[in-house]
Amino acid sequence: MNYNEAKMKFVSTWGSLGTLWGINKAMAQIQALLFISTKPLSMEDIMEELKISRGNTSMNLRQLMDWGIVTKEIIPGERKEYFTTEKDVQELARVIAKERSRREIQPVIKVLKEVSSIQDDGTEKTRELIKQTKALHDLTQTADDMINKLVTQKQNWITKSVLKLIK
Amino acid sequence: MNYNEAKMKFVSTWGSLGTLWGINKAMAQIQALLFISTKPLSMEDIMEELKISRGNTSMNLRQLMDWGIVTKEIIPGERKEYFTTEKDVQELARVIAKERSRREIQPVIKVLKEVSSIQDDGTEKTRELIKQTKALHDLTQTADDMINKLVTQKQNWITKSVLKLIK
DNA sequence: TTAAACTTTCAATAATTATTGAAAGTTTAT
DNA sequence: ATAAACTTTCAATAATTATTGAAAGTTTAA
Repeated sequence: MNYNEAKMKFVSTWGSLGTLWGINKAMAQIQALLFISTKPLSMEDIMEELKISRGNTSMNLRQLMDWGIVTKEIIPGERKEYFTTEKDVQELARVIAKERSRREIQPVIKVLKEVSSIQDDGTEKTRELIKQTKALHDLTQTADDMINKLVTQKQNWITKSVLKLIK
Repeated sequence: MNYNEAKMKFVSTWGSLGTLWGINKAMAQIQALLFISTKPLSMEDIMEELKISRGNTSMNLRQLMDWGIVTKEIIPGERKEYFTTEKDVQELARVIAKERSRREIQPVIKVLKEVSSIQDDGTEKTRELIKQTKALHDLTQTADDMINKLVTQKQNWITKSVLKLIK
């Protein structure tokens, strides 16, 4: 496998994985491309490499900037805008986890809290609803806390020591 | 909020959350419905409650059984098949995490390993590709290990003690 | 063995989501 | 103030994914 094959394989795999971390294919591919680039890329560069339209590139770059994982670079003397992504995987993971928690997990926790707090009328079905949604609430809350805690740590040693502990 | 409102709210919220754990809306809604039901439900019951077609119900129940979170119950004297879901949230989380790891994370780890193992030809771009995909490989592998380890624990105490440790 | 009761399959269709491309908008140089 | 260089917006279209419903398949009872 040569450089170009490897690059294409990485970009497309990372792209199709997008759904796993809650972003779309083009967005994930753009991020992947920037992630392995040795220098900032222009919209033109990205369009060309990924064979996607200008509009698509523009919209997805905007979204990546909203997520806080891509930033504009102004290159003196150049009219075009250039883009780079966060290069530290730990930091990248931190930002993604934080955003997903905020956008998706928090709203669900809120609903679970509401639903599990309805008046217990003593019927079996109400009891079951309360019991099960409460259990789900606790689990979701705990998982969310853990993700946030783990991911907030800047150093890697803690992750390693946790792994060792629970092995 | 009365029982029916709460039930609907839970089912539809859990349904739209489906994407987060990698299953589709109908699948997630069926699971949600079973999760708060006090007794096994028939296909008829599910179709009626969720207003979805027979075919859709059948296919999604099958998928839930493939995932291992829904099982058929044979009720003596009854011709219809009845279904129940795993009621323990910890066990549910375990099964889901395991399946997602197997279906989605493992293949990505494999590709990252391949890509990061290409011949280093000494050029800057190849070096960057190797370096970055290797970092991603390590991170993904570590995260996957952690999820599996944590989720394998049957007891909750370990989760709590880990949380305490990293607070 | 037949027929009723039920489930599965799958081609057709609908719903959703992503992508394009060109017009409108913005910035910069002269 | 103008025009060239560039970016954004968004209605139209394409691609993908989910859903239906009816025909085919299966199981059970008599």
